[in-house]
Amino acid sequence: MVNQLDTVFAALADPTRRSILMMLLEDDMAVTDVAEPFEISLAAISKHLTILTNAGLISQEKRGRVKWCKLEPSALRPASVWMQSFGQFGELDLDAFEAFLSETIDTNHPDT
Amino acid sequence: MVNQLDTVFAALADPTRRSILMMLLEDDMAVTDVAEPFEISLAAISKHLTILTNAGLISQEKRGRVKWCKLEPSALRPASVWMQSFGQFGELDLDAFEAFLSETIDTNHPDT
DNA sequence: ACCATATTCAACCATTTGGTTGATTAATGT
DNA sequence: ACATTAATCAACCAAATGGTTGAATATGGT
Repeated sequence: MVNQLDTVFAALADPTRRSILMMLLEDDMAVTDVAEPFEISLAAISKHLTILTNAGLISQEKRGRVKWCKLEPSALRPASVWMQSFGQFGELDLDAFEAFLSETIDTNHPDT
Repeated sequence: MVNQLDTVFAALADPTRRSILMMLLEDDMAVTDVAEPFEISLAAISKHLTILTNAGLISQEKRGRVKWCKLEPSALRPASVWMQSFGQFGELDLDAFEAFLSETIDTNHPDT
């Protein structure tokens, strides 16, 4: 899969992976703790985390023997922008839309 | 796949299907015309259209021997809302956002 | 050193996916 | 009636997906 949108949308298409992302909204988590609420094997969770990492939706950092998973929400941006070009937004001026987004980022996120 | 989000995100994960959706932004199209720009078979396109239909992203209406495909942008809403609950979008003022959209539509598209 | 814990690797399996081709159904034009 | 056009169906195929289990690799605690 070449495209960035491909990997992000494919990652989001699985309910287990969406659940993991929601869990990571709360806080960073170790792989074992991510796996705990699910009934599938730890190896399966590890694969899901690899897919999420490849999509850029999370990052993983190993500290000691524990690998911490961190949500990377910015990876959702291209997919979100793509979707906005449809919908009741379909007739929207895209240039203005992108300008609005940039402005919003500047205004609300001085840390970028 | 039980979930609505599953089918929508899975439908969006394929570049051919995203291209089809973008084509339908312009206007409704017959199946043959949808297939024309692609190098894959008509049968393959027909399958893609079934997937998009099952996801609710398009509707198909047969008039005579021609089946017309119509974009159904509202099906993107749940997925879009789901994504907004993350990332820097989470902190975006949704009311202001919608107001901006309405204003843009009024300004740039007096024909609506 | 030794054992336990955290995580991945490797091999395997069943199902799904995205594609093909050839046949089939249905509607239109002549 | 008959050929043409629009679209789907059916059978098939290779590759990807989501899962399993058991072994392997670090790292940490005692």
